[in-house]
Amino acid sequence: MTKGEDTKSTILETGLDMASRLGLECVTIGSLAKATHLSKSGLFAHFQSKENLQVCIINHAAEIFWENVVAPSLKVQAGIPRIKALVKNWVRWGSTLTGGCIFVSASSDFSDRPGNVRDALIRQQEFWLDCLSRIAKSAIKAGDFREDTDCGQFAFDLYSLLLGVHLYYKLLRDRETGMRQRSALDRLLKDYSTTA
Amino acid sequence: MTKGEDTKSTILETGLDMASRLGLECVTIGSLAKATHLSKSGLFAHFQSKENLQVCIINHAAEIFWENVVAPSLKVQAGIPRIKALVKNWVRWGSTLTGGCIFVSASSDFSDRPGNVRDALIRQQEFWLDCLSRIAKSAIKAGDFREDTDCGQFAFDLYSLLLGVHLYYKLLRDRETGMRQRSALDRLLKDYSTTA
DNA sequence: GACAAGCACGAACGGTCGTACTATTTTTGA
DNA sequence: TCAAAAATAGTACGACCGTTCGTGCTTGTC
Repeated sequence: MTKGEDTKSTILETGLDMASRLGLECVTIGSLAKATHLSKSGLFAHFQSKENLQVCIINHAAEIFWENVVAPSLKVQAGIPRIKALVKNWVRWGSTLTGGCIFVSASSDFSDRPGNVRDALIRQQEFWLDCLSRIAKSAIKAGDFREDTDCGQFAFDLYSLLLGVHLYYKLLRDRETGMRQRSALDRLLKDYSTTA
Repeated sequence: MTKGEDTKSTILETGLDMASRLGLECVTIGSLAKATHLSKSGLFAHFQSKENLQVCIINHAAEIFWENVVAPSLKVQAGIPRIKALVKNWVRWGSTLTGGCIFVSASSDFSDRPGNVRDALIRQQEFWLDCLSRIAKSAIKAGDFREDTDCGQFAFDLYSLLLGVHLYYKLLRDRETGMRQRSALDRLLKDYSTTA
């Protein structure tokens, strides 16, 4: 890794944390430069525009997301155990980032702002839903889910659940979040399971 | 209504639309003044700080929310019909605002920024969840829901569903959203219903 | 030791930000 | 009708925005 790549990676790491805390839009070049002990122009040279910086932060987050959330769960036994692992990893990912999942917050902000940032976000979210869908499919193969399961519907249901957890945990700081999550997940798995 | 109040109300209406499209943070005093054909200072005088302007926008949204989402559904027969009406109203509210539900987007942005804006948001979201909880309780009384229903859990489950709908509809513009919503709502109501 | 490439710097640009003052106009109520 | 009050405009401020440019360090190569 060259010096420049090393610096760039540090910038993205700091930028990601900042974006999760304050929102992607509030990661200004000036403040990010200060946080990384760089000059504004020095930092700017690594990206060529602010939009590109934002896209890079998203992509960086997507990498970490894959490594920490999706990939580990693929090593777990297919079916319900894998799903539970995935949920656990997702929640951990959300609480690792100071301000919560960056995709959740950025999705709200950029849903009506066409551009490369929104495109990157959509790509990531579709990828994530596809992961959920595939995991449902593997649960069918493992015999945990019914044969006629609508995998896309399962992806919707599970992600909705996680969005609820995110809100409760981040904004409301509700102490019952864990219980709500477990209860909702139990209901979800029961409804999709073969063992009715 | 005095002249000033009239102007203020116009400002809040425009500001709300702006906030829903670009995020609450991007509603600058300058741009909002331009949109309402006022001078910066003229607009500023109505609020005494930007934070106060943001809080006013939230409260204004909360009023409209009550009028268009909660209140009408209370006129519908208690139980499952009322719940279905509430969901319909919520989805309509989300699509009326150009950029989606302002509470959803602002919640992500301000969850880690202490201040009056966050406090107002939390108050509104807790109020909303309380509404959902009460509606579950009235569904028990109406005989639609089981006696041992956990109303708080129902509020969590239903709001999670709506958050999923919001993401699908706003960011992904998924054409299957309607189907996903109906399917998830059916499952939810079935699980809570007396008629198992 | 000369040279190019990569990297970071400081200064400066035109704009916009939120906010503070002081006018000036418009509305209001007796 | 007219003065008091309210509403809006005007101007200025320091701070920061994203971006550009010219410059000087390192570092590795020939």
